[in-house]
Amino acid sequence: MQKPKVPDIVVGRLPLYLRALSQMKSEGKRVTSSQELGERLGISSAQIRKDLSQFGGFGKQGTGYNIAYLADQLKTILKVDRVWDVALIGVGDLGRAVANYGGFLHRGFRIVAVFDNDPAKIGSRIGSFIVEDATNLVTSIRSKAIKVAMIAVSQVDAQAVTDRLVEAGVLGILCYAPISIAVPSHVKVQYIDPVVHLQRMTYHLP
Amino acid sequence: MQKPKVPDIVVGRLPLYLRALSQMKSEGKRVTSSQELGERLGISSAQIRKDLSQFGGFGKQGTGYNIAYLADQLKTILKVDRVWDVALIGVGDLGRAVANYGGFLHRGFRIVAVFDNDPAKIGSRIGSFIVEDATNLVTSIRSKAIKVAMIAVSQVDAQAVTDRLVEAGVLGILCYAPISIAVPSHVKVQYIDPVVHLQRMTYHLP
DNA sequence: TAGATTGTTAATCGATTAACAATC
DNA sequence: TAGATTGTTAATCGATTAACAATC
Repeated sequence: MQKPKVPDIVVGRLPLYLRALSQMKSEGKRVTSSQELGERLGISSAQIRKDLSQFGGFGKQGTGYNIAYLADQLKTILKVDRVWDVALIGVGDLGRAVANYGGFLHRGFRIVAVFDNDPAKIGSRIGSFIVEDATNLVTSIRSKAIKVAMIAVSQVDAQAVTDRLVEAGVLGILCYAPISIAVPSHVKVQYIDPVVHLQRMTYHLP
Repeated sequence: MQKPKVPDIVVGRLPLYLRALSQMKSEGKRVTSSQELGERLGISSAQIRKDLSQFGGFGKQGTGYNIAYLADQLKTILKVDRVWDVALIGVGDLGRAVANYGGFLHRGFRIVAVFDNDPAKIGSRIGSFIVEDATNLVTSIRSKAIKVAMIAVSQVDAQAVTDRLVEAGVLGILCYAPISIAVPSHVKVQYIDPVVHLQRMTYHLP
């Protein structure tokens, strides 16, 4: 039996469901419905039920979904029922902010290594991390078996850093540099570029 | 004649085309093809031609696209042939990094006002900005006719800040808080949540 | 001219929605 | 039981791809 292929667009919504469920839980709610969840997210209830049904039946007819249970199931599906070690490359203003961000751990990620190539920064402390020399990136990441990395270096360095991350065995890269990076097909990349989002908005503005 | 409705998914790709074209231009290239552009972005050449044809014919058969010309056309379409004034709310680590980011101006955006509600921060300097009291947010934004805002406040404050931005006449909001915010339908919202992207990757990892 | 690449049409493919039987 | 909401099927809708005439 082969794993049924779930469309990427469905997978992409699961973290949003999980985030909304976590928020509901923190509000003290115990149960929700596809309709309520959909209203929070601006997604139709039919779509939410369809998406979830790709992975199993998590609800009860007439009642809805137990929030804690569904959240746990989604965490397992998204593989954040564990904590992933993450490397951060680049400690400019943005890298510094990312390193100090407190929102990773309870959602499945923990920064365990921070790199830069600036001699003035190497050896210095960022929060609880000592900045490592990016020269040692491959060895260090490999020895720690880190599989996920975040790139917060300049546009011009992004591809070179990417190549070395791939060499070090990293399988997922979150790229903050405003550029498309090339990777082998077994490596997953996601991008964050605020200007892209701003431009998607201004298109619609008068 | 009514404006032909272009699908959001097409609009969403235009900033990526523009970004790649700008990079090609900085590499000294003059002309490109839908195939070359597609290879850089991991998008099929047919899709790029189809997307662009929604807005007009920008290329020449046999030759391809003049990079500078197509970039200019895309800037006009995305309304970044001008510079938009932007307000930033929240100057924690992330807000500070955003305020200092040098990549906005040449892509159509300029931060012109920065707010926080922490008395220790109000009046202080962040880069070239003086942090304003968030209490005066509505008046200040209205008087400057700012239409675009970025929210880098905590999850718990995001909705309240949003409501006041809407009251101030803001039409586009880029939200860095990991939460879905509610806005009237005439206001466009985009979200940046790094953990959502990380979770989209870990789903695919072993 | 010969070669290359666009813009566009038609065909395919995939995603969303509507509807409802099942059932809690 | 009556009411509510799921999970699923079929229908609709929309997006992507393939193919090629037009033409630079």
